[in-house]
Amino acid sequence: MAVTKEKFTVNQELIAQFANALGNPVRVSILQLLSKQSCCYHGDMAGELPIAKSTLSQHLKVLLEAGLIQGEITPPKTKYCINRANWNLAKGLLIGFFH
Amino acid sequence: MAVTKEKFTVNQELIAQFANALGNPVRVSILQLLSKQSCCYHGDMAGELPIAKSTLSQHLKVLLEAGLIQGEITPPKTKYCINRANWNLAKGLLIGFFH
DNA sequence: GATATTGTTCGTATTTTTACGAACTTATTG
DNA sequence: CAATAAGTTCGTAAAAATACGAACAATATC
Repeated sequence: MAVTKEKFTVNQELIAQFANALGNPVRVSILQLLSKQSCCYHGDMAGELPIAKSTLSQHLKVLLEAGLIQGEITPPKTKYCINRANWNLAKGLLIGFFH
Repeated sequence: MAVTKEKFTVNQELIAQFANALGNPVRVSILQLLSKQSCCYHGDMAGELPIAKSTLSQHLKVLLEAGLIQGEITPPKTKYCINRANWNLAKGLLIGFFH
């Protein structure tokens, strides 16, 4: 019977998802680094953040899954950038939210 | 030696805190209800949200602690409102973040 | 004074988040 | 081909988030 559980609107879910991605100071820092200099490598960020590199990878994955960043893998390096389309989407949703 | 652990800036911590409060669709819904009609009671919200009343109280507490709302207790009723000062602070921080 | 109404708090279970180091992968360099 | 460099993935531990119902508190009403 597929009780399409639509407890919340798409808008509400999206706002929550993006906000959740921003809900951690490490991830805020990462995004600030990326938006300052368009793109950068894992290692560049690892040097500036007080966490283990594996933890950094985890946070980057969260941001990737939220759609806020994108990664270009050229082993052994990985270059991360802001995903501008979704960045602007998030910006618009949050500005709309605060009306 | 008090290694004042200032791993992140106040700005980063504040953004993360406010974003974290917004990082759940229930709380997004609550804030949307409150900003639509200035204030409302626990019961009004409980009627609109697909969660138990105890869970609603929990989410309201999170929003209170984040400073985004304020509550006026007149037992057995409690009236909740947006905390405009902090709402605007959050708005400014997030808009600034997305620059 | 017993009941009803409106919320909060408590206890608890489940899931998710955050963090770390060790081990692994992939290319580059000696 | 061994060693190095740059990241990811895995295993795991500890803490926080989410949800619920039962019990409790405080006032208003019968």
